[in-house]
Amino acid sequence: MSYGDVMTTRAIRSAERRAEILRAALEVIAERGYRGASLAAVAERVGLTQQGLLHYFPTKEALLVAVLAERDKWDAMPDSQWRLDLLASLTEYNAMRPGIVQTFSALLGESVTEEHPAREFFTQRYEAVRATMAQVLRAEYGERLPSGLTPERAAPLLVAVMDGLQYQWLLAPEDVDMPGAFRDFLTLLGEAPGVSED
Amino acid sequence: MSYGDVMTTRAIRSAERRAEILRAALEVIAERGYRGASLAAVAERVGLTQQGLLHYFPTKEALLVAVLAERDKWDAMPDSQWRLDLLASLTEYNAMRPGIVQTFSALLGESVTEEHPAREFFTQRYEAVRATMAQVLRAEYGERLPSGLTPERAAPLLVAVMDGLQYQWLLAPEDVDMPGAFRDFLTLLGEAPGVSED
DNA sequence: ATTATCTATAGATCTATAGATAATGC
DNA sequence: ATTATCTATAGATCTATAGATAATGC
Repeated sequence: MSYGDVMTTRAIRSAERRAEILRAALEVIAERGYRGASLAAVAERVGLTQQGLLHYFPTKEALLVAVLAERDKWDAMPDSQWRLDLLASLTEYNAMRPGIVQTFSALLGESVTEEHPAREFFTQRYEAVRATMAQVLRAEYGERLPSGLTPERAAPLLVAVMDGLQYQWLLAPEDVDMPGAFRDFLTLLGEAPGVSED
Repeated sequence: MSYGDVMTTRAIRSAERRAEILRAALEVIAERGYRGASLAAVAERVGLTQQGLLHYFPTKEALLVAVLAERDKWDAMPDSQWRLDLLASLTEYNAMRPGIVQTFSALLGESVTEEHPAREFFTQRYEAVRATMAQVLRAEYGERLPSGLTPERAAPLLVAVMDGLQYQWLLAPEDVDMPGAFRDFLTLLGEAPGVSED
């Protein structure tokens, strides 16, 4: 379906159905992980039989790929538009969507196991995310952060803090202030060791 | 089997068998996660049938619990003995044991899903780890880190960086220098914004 | 006698295929 | 005619239970 196409009624319904299925798949994966998610559970949530669902996504893996592609669409903000304070906002936004965070934290965790169909996806995604974060840091601080770190050295730390905080927060949302902690980290990054602020 | 007991030959053999099984379970969980790990796969690795394995651990969950208890033993270093540079050493050590790191990263990821038998374990463990890390930071820096953060605010960041780096490293060991990045973070934590070092 | 291990098997799932039937809209 | 959805089902697993048999060592 390319841009010029006019969607027929059927194509619209079909696209809506797919969207419903993807939403249901996100939920079930959040609850059980990918390996623990059954097609039947996803199908039931949209009022289909398991075999009916396979009409839209021919295999379980195809469904996962579609879920990940959906995520990519969201993340496809051009590098040049990211800024550190937008990451802080994203973290605040995520703190209001535990379901989504849980889906992707569960998938990331599973993806480090062998032959996991999301492994390649996450490997490439993290490479890209580190590169993006390095650019963001470079735009903010130039070739050296206040601490003396290069943007390339700081980028994996930035990404690690975001991911690591998500796990702690998912396990104990009452105890862990994810957005607050992330802001603390940004403060840490931004502080110049050679400049007194007192 | 309490401390005063003399172990019979049989008890020794049994303990050895259990240890073998736990080692195999660690491997299989690293490869497939807990939900993806079958008792048959673990059993095969120690030359038993699946039913033979159930003689030692009566359910799959009991096997997981034993794996986690084993981990607890390792981590049971008294709080007072931890120091920040030991964490750096631990990270270096972990970089040589991808299997173990993968087992626990996979389990952590799965554990955020509902009704996962390791969820409670990780929830409690992270609470304890944050408390320990706060103590370590307090011992090193007193009530305020150089950045002005309290030990309690810095602790979740320290934990997040360790976990987050593990995922990035597992997915791309050639691209991510886990111990180096962790040392970078310690530098960040230790730098005093009010004191010139130039 | 107790422990270790096996065979047999019940009972649940799970994914995917084959093919029928119903609904929809050029 | 095409699309959506269903029933039936094959073929693989998986965990756990029951109960038999072999090995071990007070």
